[in-house]
Amino acid sequence: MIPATSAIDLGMDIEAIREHALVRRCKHAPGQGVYHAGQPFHAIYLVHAGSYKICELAEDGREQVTGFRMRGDLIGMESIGQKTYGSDVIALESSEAWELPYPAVMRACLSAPELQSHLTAALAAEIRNDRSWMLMLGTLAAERRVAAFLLDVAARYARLGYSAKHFILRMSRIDMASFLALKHETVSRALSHLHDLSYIAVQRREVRVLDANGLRSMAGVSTALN
Amino acid sequence: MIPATSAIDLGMDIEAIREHALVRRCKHAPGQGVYHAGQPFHAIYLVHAGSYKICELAEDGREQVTGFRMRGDLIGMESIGQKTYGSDVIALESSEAWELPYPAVMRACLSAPELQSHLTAALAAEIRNDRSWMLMLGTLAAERRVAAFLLDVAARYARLGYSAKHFILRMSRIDMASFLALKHETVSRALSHLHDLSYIAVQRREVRVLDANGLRSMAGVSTALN
DNA sequence: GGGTCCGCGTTGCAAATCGTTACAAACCGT
DNA sequence: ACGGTTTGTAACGATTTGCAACGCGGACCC
Repeated sequence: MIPATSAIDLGMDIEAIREHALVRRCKHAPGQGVYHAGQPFHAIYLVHAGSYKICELAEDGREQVTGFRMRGDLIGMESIGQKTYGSDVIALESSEAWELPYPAVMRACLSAPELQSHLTAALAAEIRNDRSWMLMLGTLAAERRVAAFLLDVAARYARLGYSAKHFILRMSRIDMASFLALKHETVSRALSHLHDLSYIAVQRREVRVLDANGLRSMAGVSTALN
Repeated sequence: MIPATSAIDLGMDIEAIREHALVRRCKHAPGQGVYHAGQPFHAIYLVHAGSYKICELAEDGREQVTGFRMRGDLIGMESIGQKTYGSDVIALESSEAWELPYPAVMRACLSAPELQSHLTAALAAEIRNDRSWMLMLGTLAAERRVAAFLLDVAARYARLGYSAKHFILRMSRIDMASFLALKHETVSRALSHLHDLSYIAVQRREVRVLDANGLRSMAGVSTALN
């Protein structure tokens, strides 16, 4: 199974939260952070529009993109139960995230028990998602990682009702490379090679999937994708 | 910060769960599984003795160790909210895990709200832990990964009251290599080199830490370790 | 007790992948 | 149109892998 980042549909759960606190709509310009490492934890966020990257930071300056989030994804859950964040979340384009103050979420969980189980399920899904990528990173060579990444992006666009065969990558080669534990030149080479194989047509950030089965056989998965 | 796998202390929370269901003590022989991919989800487990490895499996046979668990660690939380497991958990030695039936855990959470927040915190800690390893795997070269791994093992032994300077690795070189996204020969060579540098003394699975600061500078962290 | 077998760990050498460096072209916002 | 950023390409080199051989040690059998 291709890793598919949790897009838990909180749907009308949001209404339960609204009864307990104001749900702010936070807009972010490209490059702007939702929150930064070191700030105290007070809220989780639901992505409403645009896309974000999750960056893990080390004290010595090392940096690792650990995921990308788009509409329907929850952000910041990993900080629950901690005083401060250990990661940065940065908008890749003009984006909007809804701020769900955590005390209000907890209160809403008490009155609406199914919200509690949705939240727990979302946390569990986040773990499964991370583990899927660890499997991918640990077992696939560079080119196959890039193929798996493209299939994941395609599947996520498809779930949002967009085309899975033609899309625009929202992140730079550098961010892709960081996430895939590669260098951006290697990502470039892999994309060019997939192009040469006619699995995709790629020009800068625009991608067309020409042979999804080719990509799938390369990524070692058999995910549904039209 | 060195990744330190969540050792959430459920302490007397266990008592709250016992009121709702029998907590079975499950013993496992080396190589035996706690559960396997594909089985229906019904319980989480608290490691009481010994150690386990968590294995992620792909349909095409690829396999990735995503972590090791010892006394005090929770297992199986990632499967909450799913019908079936997607990973294997296998004992590395003679081990014991306490089975906490999930319906009972949920009922106990309703009557003891602090148990609910402990569980949520444990899930969040699991995510942070995975992300720390993704940072490590994505940014450190082979030898530095091995150094970071040894420091993590040492810190975890220390938290259980054992020596952080002299311990026995419970997993094979192959399992270590899988977790660190390397080949077992590379792990062997890295350990030998750390030995040559006099940072450690290693003989098969027995490790003595001679120069923790040397290891730390190599791993790029400044974790406390006596 | 002794012998054998098999898995695990180590090491050397050859090969390949990926990273590094360098440079040029395309694109972006001003 | 301009400078800065992003992306693509190529040659080179380093790290990591693959392969093979060997040693060790525990398990099992006789």
